[in-house]
Amino acid sequence: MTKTKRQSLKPRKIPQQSRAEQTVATILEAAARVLETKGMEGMNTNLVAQRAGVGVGSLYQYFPNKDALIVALSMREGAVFFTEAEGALNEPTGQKALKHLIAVSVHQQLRRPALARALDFEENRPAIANELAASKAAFREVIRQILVRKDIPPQLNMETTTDDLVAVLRAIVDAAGERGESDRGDLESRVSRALFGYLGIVDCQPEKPQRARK
Amino acid sequence: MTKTKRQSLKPRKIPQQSRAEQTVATILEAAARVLETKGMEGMNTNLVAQRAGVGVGSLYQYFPNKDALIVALSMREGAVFFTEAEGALNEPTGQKALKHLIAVSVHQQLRRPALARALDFEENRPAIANELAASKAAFREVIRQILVRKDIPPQLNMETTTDDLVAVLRAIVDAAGERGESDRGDLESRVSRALFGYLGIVDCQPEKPQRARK
Amino acid sequence: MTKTKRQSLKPRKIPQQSRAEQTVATILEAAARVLETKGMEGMNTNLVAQRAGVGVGSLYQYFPNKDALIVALSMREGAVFFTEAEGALNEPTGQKALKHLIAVSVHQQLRRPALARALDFEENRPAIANELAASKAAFREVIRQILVRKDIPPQLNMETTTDDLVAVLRAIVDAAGERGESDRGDLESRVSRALFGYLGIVDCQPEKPQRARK
Amino acid sequence: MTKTKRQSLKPRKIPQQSRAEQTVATILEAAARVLETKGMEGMNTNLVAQRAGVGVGSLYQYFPNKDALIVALSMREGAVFFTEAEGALNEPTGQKALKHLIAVSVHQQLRRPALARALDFEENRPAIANELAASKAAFREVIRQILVRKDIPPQLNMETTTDDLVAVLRAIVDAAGERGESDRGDLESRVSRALFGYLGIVDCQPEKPQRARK
DNA sequence: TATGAATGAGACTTCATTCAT
DNA sequence: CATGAATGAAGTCTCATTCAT
Repeated sequence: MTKTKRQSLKPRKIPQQSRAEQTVATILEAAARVLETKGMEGMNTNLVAQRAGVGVGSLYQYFPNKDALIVALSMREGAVFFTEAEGALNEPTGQKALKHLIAVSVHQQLRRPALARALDFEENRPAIANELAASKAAFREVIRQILVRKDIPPQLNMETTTDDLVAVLRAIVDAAGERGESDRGDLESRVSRALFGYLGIVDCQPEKPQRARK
Repeated sequence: MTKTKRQSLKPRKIPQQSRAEQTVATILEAAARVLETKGMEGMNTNLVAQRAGVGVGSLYQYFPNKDALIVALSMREGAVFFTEAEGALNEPTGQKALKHLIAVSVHQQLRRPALARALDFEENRPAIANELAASKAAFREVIRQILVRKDIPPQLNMETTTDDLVAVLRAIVDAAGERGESDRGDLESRVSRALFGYLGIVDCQPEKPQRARK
Repeated sequence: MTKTKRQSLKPRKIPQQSRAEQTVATILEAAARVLETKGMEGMNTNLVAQRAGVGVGSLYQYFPNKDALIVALSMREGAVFFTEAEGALNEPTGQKALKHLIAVSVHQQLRRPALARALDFEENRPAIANELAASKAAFREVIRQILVRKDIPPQLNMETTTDDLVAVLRAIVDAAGERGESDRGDLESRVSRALFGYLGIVDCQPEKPQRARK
Repeated sequence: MTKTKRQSLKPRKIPQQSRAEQTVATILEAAARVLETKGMEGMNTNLVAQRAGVGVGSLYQYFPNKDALIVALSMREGAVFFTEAEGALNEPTGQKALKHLIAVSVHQQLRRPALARALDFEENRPAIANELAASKAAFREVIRQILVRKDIPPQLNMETTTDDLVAVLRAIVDAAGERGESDRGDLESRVSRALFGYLGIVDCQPEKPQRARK
């Protein structure tokens, strides 16, 4: 490359006027919509700018490059999600916390399934994963805190387990999104079965409430 | 033009001379290696041809376009896998069949993890998924046949279940590949737990071999 | 930047077919003409390609980037020049060698003054100077060999002297080019005076060998 | 548009309030520093404004376009220099005047070598050279006045000679700047040799003043 | 059939300049 | 007057694909 100084993917400038804040929001939403509609293949900065009703220059005023846009979008989506996810830590038991987490994830993914799926994918590209490391770490920390609860069987390798849980969660929910599912209850139940199974939480008499023993 | 006429993705010709067959194989392997090394980002037809030691023209002789190349590669990888996977149907019980399937999948993915992951992703792109529908259907049929065995709890929606199983399988194994894992046993066990859990197969005394009761 | 791997400025590929050789030559000549006409400001790869009657792609097939094109052009011009310049070493005396060098330089610069001037400037840009280091070194070596001749006063710092000689040579000839001069004899004489003066070669009876006074 | 309407390059307004004067000075100094640091390549109006701590808008308040900024900078640097250079005319002899001029030039160039070099180059761009014609003429007039002194050999073409002197002067001093030299004495001596040589001022017994022969 | 040179649409990005606040 | 957000023309470069040899 001729002029390829590696640039930060962080937003270029913090908007100082409310007009700018609006512009940034508009651009992000436009990006989201393009991503939903045409996927990463069909997304390009000119199109995003056009759809946002601004010049390309404006886009580059706030995002140093295309990837930074994706990162920002990921973060925007992640922010809401993370706040809700943290609520899981208030649950009394590990299992309830996990259910909470699942519910939140399912909810998040089902709100804008196409977008969520597209981002899920992009987030794995090294260039981007790198930028998102912090957010990702925060989310994983939540999981870790759940896993150490008393009612969750101890896991040999926390790292691996965390990765796996996230992967499975995403996999099922993404697949659901792809099929256009919208029944949250069913989806949550399926995810739960997989995750609980993975964790070795055997629920021998799950469905039928037992009558009191003599 | 970059992406103009929609063309068939099927290989342009079935090579009938062994020389041609050899060429196709060479190209495919080159594509595989490029995919492994540089990911989809870094893969391009010129590079693949060069690495294969043929002119780009030759590549286009056998593959009408880039996607066709990916499809063919997917199929090549899928073929071996599918044969082994079919073996699962010979297992006496559903659970054993599932274990068999898992073992085969894990084995497959761990052979060339980077390639497998890259393909997993590409296979979801609509243009490609479409072409791969048949192979995918065949694989899913195997799963279906396993799921109807007596020792597997009946599933409400076969379609969904199948999708989910595949998704979870891939998710965990891909994550493992990404981390560079290579312990097949551990990986199989984790996948099993998730899948069996998902299917509602509770295994109340799984790990510790019980001592004979008096 | 996102994709800015620093690329070599060396030509990308050696043309293997004579058609390609022709293309490269055409592109270079087009670049030369654009440079002459519009200067570096007005030169851009699209224009060069258009003027050469080829697609931009072809340009980038042989030159990884714009700078590489400049470098190649510099080298093309330098090659002829250098061969002639080396001839100076065959001159019997240092002063004659220097005159030879001056004559050659003047000749070179006056052939395509605008081009020569434009290149002179570009060659100082660090990115390019770097690539041209070898050629430059070779030329300076010629000068060095001249400077150590017996009839040239010893110089304190060879490096500096060499630089200065080249700088002065260029400066005067470029200025002449800018004014549209074409009288080689006069130009050579002016340059000689400056260079010989710089070197401390006093030529008390320069032009007409005086006959002994009575 | 990038380069559309040809506009006057003169500063848009003569600042009459000291605040404005201050702003202009700040902008010019910022431009100087950017030019020194990043060269013309890396200089752009937004950056200059930012470095000056003003909005781009303000920059355009005082300079109708980028070139006007360069011109103004050139003039700022030239002004000091010119005043000092005029002092040469007070010298008793032409040769002393020339030495004076050389000393002043060397001094000027060595104060901010990077800036001086960058400007030297820019000043040759036609768009700018045009605006600077007046200043340049004034400087050349000084040289002309020196050249007609009795102790300077008559020159055939005053124009050419003047150009050449300036070119040589610049060439050597720029080269020195590029190498990071800082020994003014040595530099002045080298320049003198070249210029005096060019003018045909032979200094047959330069160093040791010979005693009169019998 | 094989080759690889040629193509050009289109993606990304920059930066001089304008203008509403 | 100052500001800085917005603009978009223009330039650089890539890569899937074609086609003459």
